[in-house]
Amino acid sequence: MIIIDLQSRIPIYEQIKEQVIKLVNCGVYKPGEQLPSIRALSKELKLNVNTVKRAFIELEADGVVYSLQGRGVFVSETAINNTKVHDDAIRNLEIAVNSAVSKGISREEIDTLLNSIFKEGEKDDRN
Amino acid sequence: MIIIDLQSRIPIYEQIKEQVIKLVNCGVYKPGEQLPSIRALSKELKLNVNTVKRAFIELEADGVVYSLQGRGVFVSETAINNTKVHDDAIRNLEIAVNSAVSKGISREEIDTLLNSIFKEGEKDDRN
Amino acid sequence: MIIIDLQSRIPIYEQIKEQVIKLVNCGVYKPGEQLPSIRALSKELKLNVNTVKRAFIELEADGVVYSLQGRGVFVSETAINNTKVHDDAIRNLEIAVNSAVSKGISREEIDTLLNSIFKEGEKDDRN
Amino acid sequence: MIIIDLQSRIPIYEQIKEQVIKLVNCGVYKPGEQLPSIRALSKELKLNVNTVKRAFIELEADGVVYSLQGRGVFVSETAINNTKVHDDAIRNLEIAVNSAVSKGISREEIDTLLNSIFKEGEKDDRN
DNA sequence: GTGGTCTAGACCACT
DNA sequence: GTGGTCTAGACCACC
Repeated sequence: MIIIDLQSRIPIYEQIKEQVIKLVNCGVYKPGEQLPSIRALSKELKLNVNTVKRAFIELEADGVVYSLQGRGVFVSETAINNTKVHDDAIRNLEIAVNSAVSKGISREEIDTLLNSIFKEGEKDDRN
Repeated sequence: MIIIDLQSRIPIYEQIKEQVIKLVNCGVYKPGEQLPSIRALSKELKLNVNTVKRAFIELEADGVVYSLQGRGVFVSETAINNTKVHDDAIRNLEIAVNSAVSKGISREEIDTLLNSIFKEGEKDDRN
Repeated sequence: MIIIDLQSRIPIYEQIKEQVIKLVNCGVYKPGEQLPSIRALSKELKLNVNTVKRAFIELEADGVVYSLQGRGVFVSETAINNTKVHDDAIRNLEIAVNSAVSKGISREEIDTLLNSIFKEGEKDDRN
Repeated sequence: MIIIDLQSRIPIYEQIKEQVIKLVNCGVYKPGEQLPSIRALSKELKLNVNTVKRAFIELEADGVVYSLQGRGVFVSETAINNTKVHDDAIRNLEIAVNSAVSKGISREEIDTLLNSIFKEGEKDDRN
């Protein structure tokens, strides 16, 4: 379910975080539901346990999951429509847009990009 | 002319790169024109020379500036509408948008953000 | 009678211990009286037998209950006003208060908290 | 400045967190000021770098410090009167008090404890 | 020099 | 079995 790009400059634990959030937002994992164990996940993704653990520590701090010793990791009730995740996403997007604008990217180009991204998304939804 | 935010998590050399590109795109520096020397700039910004040097090495690799041994750094003819800068900006923006979307940000929210950013930009242009 | 919060980060066996002590202090179970068997309790609470067993082993070590081979678990005579339980509680509270104070919590805030907790308690007593 | 109790059941990184917060609240470290490097601290406390790092990751997530690659760790502007730290402290205290009460600790005993703790604090202030 | 990421592996606590 | 903590040590990025 989770795909890691080892070549990416985005840290692996960030990639895990992002994809877990995505899976929760897509409804693959629902609040209260148990997630795969960090050991199972680290084995599946061929990563060190600590790398996966790091992702889950941050997901827990962000209120997306909670972990119970000896029992496992579960999706928290506040996972969907999570304010911290939302606000972070908006802030990052703002920085990225400002950076693009200062490099000469026009509003038209951004709209074209958005159209192609959201068109792509609709296709996925049909599946 | 260049403002560095020491508290930002964006590397200082990236901030320098970005602002030089911005100044060129705004027409403050024109192709062929000489830029402040690395030493002058590092003194003015109170930064380590190596940090400024790194920014200029990368700007040269991107085709934004060229340096002439013993004479200084100049804005290259390919600085405006530079393909590499443009493509990098688009690629980064695409990643940021996809990340935001996967965290539940809607098209409407992105448009609202864009409107506020471009409104802000117009105000600046009047100055 | 015993309510377990599976979502709490307090270990389940600690929750069992705490609630047995509470029930004894409230007079629900009196010294000499027999407690529900470990198996019955684990079935009722839908918990692993080992988890309940661990709670009772520790309660026995603390002098709150005693178990008779093949007959069951009973409230010990030293259960109420038990020194070890009392001292542990005081020690834990001291640690918690010191921790709060070092994080900038004032005496006033603590008093407000205490008032609301003891007010709540009185209401419960009326039931 | 920081004292670690290796015997304590409180994780070392939590002890570091707590003491850094305390030092900031006491005014030993002020907003904007640089903290000792994680390497220097780990050497001084004879701990692994990662243990200290873990403490700082959480302090950063809580808005108490911020770290800049290649530069160091600094006290953030939101460190004092930090809502997250404050709310966590209150919540923990509430849990501790409720636990003590259920073990038969009376309001009088709690007040006695508070008096002795705050009396102790005043003595420290005079130094 | 600074912090940031990742691995390998140990040991403990809880169910 | 689960997660939680800690160590030792490597390699990278930034200043």
